[in-house]
Order: sequence, then structure tokens, then C-alpha cells
Amino acid sequence: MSSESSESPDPAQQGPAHQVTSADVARAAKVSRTTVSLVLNDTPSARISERTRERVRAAAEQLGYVPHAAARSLRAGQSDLVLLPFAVAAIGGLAAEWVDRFESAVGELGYTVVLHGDRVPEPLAAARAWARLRPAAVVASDDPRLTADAARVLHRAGVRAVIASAPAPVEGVYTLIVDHAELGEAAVRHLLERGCRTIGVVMPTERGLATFAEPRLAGARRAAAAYGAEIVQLPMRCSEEAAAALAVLCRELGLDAVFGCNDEYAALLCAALGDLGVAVPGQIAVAGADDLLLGRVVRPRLTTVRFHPPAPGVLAETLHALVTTGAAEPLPPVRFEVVVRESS
Amino acid sequence: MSSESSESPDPAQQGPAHQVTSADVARAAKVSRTTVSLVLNDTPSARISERTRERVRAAAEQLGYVPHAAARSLRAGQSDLVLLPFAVAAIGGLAAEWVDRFESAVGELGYTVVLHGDRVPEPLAAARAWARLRPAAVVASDDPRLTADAARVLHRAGVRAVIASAPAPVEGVYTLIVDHAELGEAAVRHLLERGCRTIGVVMPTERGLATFAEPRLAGARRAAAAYGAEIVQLPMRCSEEAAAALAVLCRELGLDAVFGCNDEYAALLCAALGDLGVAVPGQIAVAGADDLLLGRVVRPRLTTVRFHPPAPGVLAETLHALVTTGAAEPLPPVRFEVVVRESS
DNA sequence: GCGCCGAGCTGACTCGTGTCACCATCGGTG
DNA sequence: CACCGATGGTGACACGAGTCAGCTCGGCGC
Repeated sequence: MSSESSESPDPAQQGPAHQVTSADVARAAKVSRTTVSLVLNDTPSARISERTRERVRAAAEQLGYVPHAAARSLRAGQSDLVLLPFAVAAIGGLAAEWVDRFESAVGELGYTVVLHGDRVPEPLAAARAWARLRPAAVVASDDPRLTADAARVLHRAGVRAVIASAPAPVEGVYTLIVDHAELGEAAVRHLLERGCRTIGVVMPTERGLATFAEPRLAGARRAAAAYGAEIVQLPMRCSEEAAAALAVLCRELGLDAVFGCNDEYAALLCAALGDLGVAVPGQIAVAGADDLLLGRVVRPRLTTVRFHPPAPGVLAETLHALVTTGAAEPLPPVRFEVVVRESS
Repeated sequence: MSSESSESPDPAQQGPAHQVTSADVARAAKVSRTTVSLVLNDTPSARISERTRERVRAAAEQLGYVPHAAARSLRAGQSDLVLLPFAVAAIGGLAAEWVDRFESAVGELGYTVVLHGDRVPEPLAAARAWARLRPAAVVASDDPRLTADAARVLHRAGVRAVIASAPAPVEGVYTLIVDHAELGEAAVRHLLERGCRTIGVVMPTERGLATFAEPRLAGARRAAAAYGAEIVQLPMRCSEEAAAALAVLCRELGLDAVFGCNDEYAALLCAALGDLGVAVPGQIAVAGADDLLLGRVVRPRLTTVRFHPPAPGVLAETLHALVTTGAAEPLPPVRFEVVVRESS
């Protein structure tokens, strides 16, 4: 494979062909580098004749000049990066679409969104890794590593906005309250209202999911307490085999309902119960959470809890306000809604 | 631990508190900036006494110094960024896990992986956007924007390795051959071997998926031609309603099999057929692709085509070789495997 | 002739880092 | 005393871009 037509057969072989800088454009247009900068950035105060502007733009185009973001933000003292420290696999289908729309929204405000998932468990080490990039903002979601200390490291590195969703406010972080306990409570209250009194709660054993699972369980307990009902913890891996084993256990324990913690686990368990001949919801009712496509594909369709995050555009403006003015109106807590379908 | 504690109550409120640079560390340790750099980078040729090293490290720790990645790579003339220009929503569940493992693998080689999904449709504009970040490598997957011209823009900006998966080699790009036509062919050949002769192929109407759908359809045609069978295109959105409508159409058309293009579409259609009382696979056999969890959760379980990408570590080493030496061994084409389950 | 003005452009400094060449000190030797 | 070789450090430049103060030049008024 060769990429450069006639000049040179293979640029990958001959080392970087000399990166094009604004100095090259200046030489080509026979002006100073200053002029190039003024023209290409449309600096309002600059008094450059239209003829010169044309020359500069033509030269830039012809040379294929692309500004160097790092150099620019170094000089500017502030970058246009917005860092989302997520591992891709940790983003569900629903959230993925939200992320994409958020990306468009902040993109229109001139930011460059960047996802960077690392496996660093220690909060300060993770924060340092993020800080190296000197982003203008960091937007995390229920990431337990985003502690007050981590936020301090980020602010020290010049990060202007640190945003996170979390069950409770974190010092130095603009916190969007997402109370998973409330979600668990809503799901289990629904099952209680259906008359169920012995309710299993699936606890995913995959690392990282504990952040959601623990508070959801706590909420489930809260709901059960009000009805004098019983809660049973059900550890489970995200696999068919684990689901099959757990289904047997559910029957043995005589549960009359299970909160799956998440649509994936709920659907897996639901299918396993069906294979066992257990009627859903007749003998055991099942509810999931997060309203994934999955829940509408299985039969019976899965009852789930859908949550309503702020519109991406709204959060984008909040971010922009934080970056520019250092403050922003707090957003209302994220609300949940039980979507009753056929599994309960 | 607290790095600043008493000085300032709320770092977010009082503006950037003066970013900590290596010069600050130098002052605190009473050495030159050069020494700081030598110590913190463990430069092998440096002759610095252990006492001084300690002082420098202590000062850096105490001040919470984090190096400025942009400045560093500016000076180095090359960054450690690996850019994956994917929209998050475009990554399926299976691929997401692969991406995460790839991230770990290249991370161990000292790179920083960054996902950046934009919606720029024009290849050169997109390439310029990527080039601004001056990554060491760009790894794309079946992205139609990664043309030979786009690759040229990237190389011009000093990008050392441009890697992509695609059905056919692209000039200037290290291409990992993933022949979706072959995938479609395998799936449909399986259905043909089951005796089916009138086969529908779902064509997702969502933008971006055409990249996969078109070649898969072409492969389906190839397989059908060998058997003298008929192929019917079935456009479909990714929703329950669209699936229900399409299920009716399938029955009317008298199809005896459908290739769902993808497990999501296949599962959706499968469920809709079931709701209609059509027996799967009795009356209509269904096959999907990509081997998502979804396919093992629905009943009947979905027959699917699984593909075997190179191990993340292998591709990471290929990338490293390209970045450092400019060349790498070609990898064998990605192979596919039909996983027969209950829907066919 | 001199002073002033504005249009049009540029020189020189800055951001935070890495690195090369050079410098200072010291103990030892001819 | 002059010289040497380590040892332990530092000064100054470069990377690519943005920006402020200042330069030149032609035209105009008196």
C-alpha cells in the first residue's frame, strides 16, 4: 500500500515527512507567521487586506495545514477537551446514545469530547492520569474514584469543571444527583404492590457494577421494610449458566419476585426461569432496570425502571457555564419511572 | 489525604489557582528545572545524587505536580495518543469489551487511548479534526470516511500509524481485512443448507449501519446464487413497531428464512414473528450476526455468526511496530463462524 | 518641510517540557 | 602548580501556536 502518489512511495517508511506548521504556511504565502495566525483565526482586531487573506488561506489549503491542538491550548493556557473517563463496556445501550448526543451538544459549543477508560483503581492515580491531559472539564458518571481529593487534583491541574452523577454531593464537584437507592425502592415497591412478599435482589458480581448495585439493594430494603417483606441477596455473574443456577435457587427459596438490578441480569434470569417451567409473572414476578432494548425483545416483555437524565443540551450548557463563569445553576435530581410490562 | 486543605475552601469558586508546573517543583526542591525533569523521567544518562532525587520527588508529591501531556508531546514532537474515532453508540456489546481490552494492551505499551466520535460526514473534514490532536496512531473500524485521501491528511500531520478494518485494503492504511460479504455468505449458506430457498435479508435503515449491511447483503446474494435461491431485501428500523410490521410482511411474502443482519434486528423480528404465531424455526428460520448476549437471552436462542478479531494484544503490538518502525507484519483476515442455536 | 494618522504587517515574547552542551567543585597525580 | 576525570548540576534552546507593541509607508494638512 502506498499513500502519496508520485512524490514519495511510502510515507510510513520514510519517517514523518516534516509536519506542516504555520511557519510553512507563512513561507508559502510570503507573509509572517503572525499574519497566518491572524488570518486563520479570523482575529477581529486584525487589519489584514483581503488579498493577503486569500493568499494565506490558499497556502494553508494547498499545504494541508492543520493546527496543532496541543500547541494551541498550551499557549492559550486552557484546552477545549472534555474528558469522559468511562470504559466503553461500562456504557449501556441507552447511555451510549445519550453520550453521543452530549458529544454533539458540547461539540457545538466548541469543545472536543474524549472518552478515556482506564482500569486504574486508585482515585488519586486515576485523577492524575486524567489531569495530564489538562481537559477543560471532566464528566464522570457514578464513578467512585471521583472523590473530593481527586477533584482537588483536577482543579489543581486547571480543570475548570468537574461534573459527576452520584447519589450524594461531592465536595468540589458539580454533582447531578442520581439516587440509585430511589430506583431500587421504586422497583421493589412496584413488586410489593403486586402482592409479592419474598423478593430476591440480583447482585452482579462483575467489578464496577457494585457502585450501582449496592444502593439499589439499600433502596430495595427500604421499600421492603415498609411492607414487612423479606429481601434476599442473589449474587450472579452475567452469563447463561449463572442464570440457570440462580433460577433453580429462586424456586428452592420460594421467592415470589426478583428485582434483576438491571435489564440484562433480569432478562437472563427470566429466560432461565422459563426454561425451568416457572411461570413469569405467575409464580415469580421479575423487574429489571435501565430500559434496554433487550427488555422489549424478550417474552414476556420485561418490567423495568427507566430513568430520565437531563437533556444532553442542558448538561452541555451547565458545563459551559462552569468552565467560563465557574458556577452554574444546580439541576434537579434525576427522576425514575417504573415501566410496567409483562414480567410483573 | 488532602493536598491543599486549609488554604482555600473551594477551588472551583476562586478561579484556577495557578497550575503547578515543573518550575514550581524546582523552586520548592531548590534545584533547576532541568534536574526536576531528569529525576521525574528517570533519564538513564542523568547523574543526580539520591539525596537530590528524594528532594525532588518529595516536592513534586507535596505540590501535587502532574506533567502537562500537551507540552510534553509538543516538545517530543510525537504524542502518545491513540485515537479511536468511534461514536460510542456504534460500538456493540461485544466490540465494547474488545475495545476495553485493546485499551489495556496499548496502555501497557505507554499509549493513551482516546475515543472521539464525531458526526462529520466528509472524510477530509473528519480527518482534519482527528489530525488536530496529533495522535501517534488512528485506529478505525469499517469507517467509510477513512479514505486514502483522509489517510494522507493524517500522515501529513505526523500520525505514524493508521489502522482500520475494512473489506478491502485502503492506500496508506494498515488494513485488517474484515469481509462482511463473507459473513453474510456464511449466514445465508447455513440457511440454504437447512433447505430454505426464499430468504429475506434485513437492511437496517439507521445511518452508519449501511457500511456493514451492504456487503453482508452482497454476500447473501452470492450464497443464494449458488443454490438458485431468492433474496428479498427487508428495510427495517431498530424498533418493536418496525419489527411487527416487517413480521407481517415476511408472512405475506412467504419467506422461509430471514438473515437479520445483526442480532438486534434478528431478535426483534424473531419476537414479532412469535407474537404473530409464526413458528421459528418451523415456518421461518432466523439467523443473526455478531453473537450478542441478546441472542442467548431470547427464546428460541438465536443462531448467529460470531467473528474472531485478532487478540487485542496482537493488534496493540502491530500498532507499536507501525509507530516505531513504520511497518508491521500483515495480520490474517478475520474469520467467521456460524453458531447454530435454536432459531434455524 | 514637518507632524500626524491609519492601514497593513511583523518581531519578539510566552505557554510547559525535554535535552544537549557546558560549568563548577573536588580529590588525586605528575 | 597545572592538569585530569569524575560527580552533580545548570543555562539555554526548541517544539507550534497566539498576541501585544511597534514598525513602515503613503497620504494629507498646515
